[in-house]
Amino acid sequence: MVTIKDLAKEVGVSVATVSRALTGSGYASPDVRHRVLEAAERLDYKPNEVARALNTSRSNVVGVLVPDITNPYFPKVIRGIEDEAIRNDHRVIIGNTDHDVDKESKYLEIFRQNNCAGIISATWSVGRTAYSDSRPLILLDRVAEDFPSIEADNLKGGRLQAMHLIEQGADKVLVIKGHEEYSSFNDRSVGTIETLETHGIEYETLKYMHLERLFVDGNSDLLTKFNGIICPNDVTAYKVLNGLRALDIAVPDAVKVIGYDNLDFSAYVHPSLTTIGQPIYELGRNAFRMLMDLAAGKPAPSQVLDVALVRRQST
Amino acid sequence: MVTIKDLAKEVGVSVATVSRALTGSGYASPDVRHRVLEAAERLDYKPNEVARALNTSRSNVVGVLVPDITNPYFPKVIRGIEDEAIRNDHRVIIGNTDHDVDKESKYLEIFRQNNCAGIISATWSVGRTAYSDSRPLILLDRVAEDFPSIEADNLKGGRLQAMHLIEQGADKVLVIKGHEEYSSFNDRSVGTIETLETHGIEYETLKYMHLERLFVDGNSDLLTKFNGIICPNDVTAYKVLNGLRALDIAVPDAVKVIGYDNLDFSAYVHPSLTTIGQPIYELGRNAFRMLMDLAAGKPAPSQVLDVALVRRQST
DNA sequence: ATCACCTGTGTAAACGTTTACACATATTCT
DNA sequence: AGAATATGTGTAAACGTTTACACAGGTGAT
Repeated sequence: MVTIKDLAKEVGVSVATVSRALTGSGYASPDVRHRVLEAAERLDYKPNEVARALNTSRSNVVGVLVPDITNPYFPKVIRGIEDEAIRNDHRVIIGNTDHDVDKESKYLEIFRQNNCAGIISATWSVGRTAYSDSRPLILLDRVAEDFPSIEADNLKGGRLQAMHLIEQGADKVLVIKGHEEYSSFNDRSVGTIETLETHGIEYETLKYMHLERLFVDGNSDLLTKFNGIICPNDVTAYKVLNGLRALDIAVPDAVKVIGYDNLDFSAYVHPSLTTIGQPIYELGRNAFRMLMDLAAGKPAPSQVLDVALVRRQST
Repeated sequence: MVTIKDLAKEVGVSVATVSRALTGSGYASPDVRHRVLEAAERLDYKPNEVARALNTSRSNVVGVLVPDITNPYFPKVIRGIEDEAIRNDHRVIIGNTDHDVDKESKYLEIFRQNNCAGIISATWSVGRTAYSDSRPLILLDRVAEDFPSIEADNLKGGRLQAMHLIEQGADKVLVIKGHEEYSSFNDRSVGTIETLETHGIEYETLKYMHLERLFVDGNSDLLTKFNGIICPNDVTAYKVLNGLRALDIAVPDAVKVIGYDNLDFSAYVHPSLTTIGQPIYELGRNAFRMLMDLAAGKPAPSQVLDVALVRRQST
């Protein structure tokens, strides 16, 4: 590997001068600068990022924490982060936490051991865990006091879900609630329930982990109580659609179903899924930008991105 | 941050001794070892991985190259890699290449600049590009001479697709071909076509990028020529199912459709998709194990994992 | 002519590890 | 007893950068 020493020898100056010429920090005469750049090109010199990271105690790697990359919501987020990262000469290390606090702290430790430039976390406990000597941190789709965060407008999304079902004539609604630990799911159901109540609509709630109970045999009368089902995300909605089909309950005629996320798949299910579209890629992209601001000592005010209803056949 | 120096001072020995006690390389008396470990625990010492990587010129980061993490096949692969990596105290940097040779080489360069332990690549050109001074490399779901690779048995998968449709009574088959640059897709269609021909079944082929042509209005007679459609992957099959529904062609009665991959989602589409199940997670997991063998100088013979038919309603 | 300042460069230390080597002591073998 | 070997420890260099500091020469103001 060609190092800065080789380059220095080639050009006939000291390594310090080469370093200054390359990084643009400190003085370097135009003449030397040109010769250094030319030689760097010619010898195909690439600075060793590890040495750099050790010296400056800040690498150009950002750590990204997600519950599970297999959940189709996250690849898009990560893509948004990664695209923006590479544009800014940064790399992305991913960690799957499986909602496990121990795994989270382990990853945080790892990120620190790697002199990471910062952390983007879409897991819940990270913001709460008192974590000393942590890197710059952006919370994605999660909020916690004292940390900058970026999220979609979940309150609005929840309202839109309810409003749409109401407009489509639903008046007995089942609200399925997502994972309670996540502020995003809580905000959605707050918006939903608030809207249902101001419109005087009958509703019941169900935790997503009790979903299977709905579809066991002999429960079709329980289900036919409702003519609208609000799901906390699209994946849950797929399961609901499947369960309804198995019980021969017609969607959207007998019951209308609305999801949340607008995953690519939602156009392919049958009936295609009405849902709330979130700017998932942009969440990731902007999260990275915020992180860079934060790392540069600039302010990184929290962001809330807009959401919109996506009408399809399920309502 | 507490460094090895602090630890040395605390225990009252030299940093070299601490290092030896911690890594287990070289001699260290039981007494000192215990005191070092105790102090490490007490001071919450974690070795800096950057310094380690610089010194040994080998980090515990592996680079993973995929065309696009947004393609639902890859998150599972990555999860397999990442789980096994973390178990072996390694981290995963991901790179999306978008089938772009320049991006690939750029990532390879980055991985080198980061002293990566090795690379797992699911992109096509990497094996062909003469890449000097590269890290240990495992090709995933791709094959190229002179590089160890891991893939599922695509030939068998292609045969299974054809055999199943034949058994279900299809005798006029449309074979949709996947991206030609990938050996995996080629192997599948070779297996498929070979099987169709030995059974004397009529067939036509179509490149996946011409898929939309199928579903433009007025093409339903073109489509009704076939009573079986073989797709190169599940995502393509979703599109086909959707197109057929739009044209009111009944699946599986009028035409049987089979996919490839067995993505989670394939159980949720309607009709649920018959497909070929690949051990996607295991591909990733084993790829990482192979990489570790390779990096340790051990032989890493190429692997071919088994596939199996997953019967559902679309056939 | 003196001083202050700016520009350009080199020397050397630092980042936090690992490890080759030297050395000292303890054990085992003739 | 002396030699050979095994065990344990410290010193210092190395990995490839960046950067504080020192210094030299040039420019402009007084």
